[in-house]
Amino acid sequence: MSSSKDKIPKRCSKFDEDGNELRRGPWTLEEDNVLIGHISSHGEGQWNSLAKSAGLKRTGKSCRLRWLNYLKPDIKRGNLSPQEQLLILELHSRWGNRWSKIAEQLPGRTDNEIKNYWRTRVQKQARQLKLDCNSTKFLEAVRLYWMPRLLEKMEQHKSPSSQTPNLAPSHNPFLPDMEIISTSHLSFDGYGMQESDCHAADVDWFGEEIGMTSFWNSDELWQFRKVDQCVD
DNA sequence: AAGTCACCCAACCGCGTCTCT
DNA sequence: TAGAGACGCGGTTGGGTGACT
Repeated sequence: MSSSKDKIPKRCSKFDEDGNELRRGPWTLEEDNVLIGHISSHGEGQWNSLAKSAGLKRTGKSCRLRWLNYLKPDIKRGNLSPQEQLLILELHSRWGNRWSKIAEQLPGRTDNEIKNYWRTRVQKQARQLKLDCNSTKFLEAVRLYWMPRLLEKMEQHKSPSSQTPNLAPSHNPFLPDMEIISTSHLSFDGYGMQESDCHAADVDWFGEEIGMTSFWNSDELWQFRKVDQCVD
């Protein structure tokens, strides 16, 4: 990251109300250090005045965003776990595009990250199905197939050290729904489908497995339509 | 090796809401 | 109560990078 950050941003001309030039674009390592240092000694909040008093040629907005989405110490980096993906799917079906609200349920994850995940991964699948990602049909597909597979994946990778977001009964207010999801295996069978029908063993749900760029290849699409017909 | 394409994600923007005076 | 400024959210953009040809 630091390599790109050290470059001069191309989009960088803007002025504050005092006529001082404001920087835009990627943050440099130096700027990051200034912001971190200033927040550690003065605390966060009052972003506009913070930006000025820290001597950063950035808007308060930009400082806030940089801190919340990247510099804050408790931010988790790396791929979303199956547990996290499952929680996102469930919470999105409940709350829609309320990214910040969804992010509250995933400690260490930012609304921006979740939003990006949704747009790049989930919406991509919907596009390939030629469905609106908020449509009943797509949500049904997610519920009947994606979620059970995530649960299965969670089971496979269960280990004492695995990071688990708010899924434990004592912490998760949505447990009843999670139980519904887990029983959707039954719903799956109820539509007369075997999991093997869907080539599940080769499926790449998260872009992380064998040679497939996307889960919803034509076979799975066909299988989905099979489900779809039953749903209708 | 070079060019092109697609994906990912950090950062920006606009706008609605909140808070303070 | 109204106005102004700060804050937060969701949508969008653009650059970097890796895969593919």
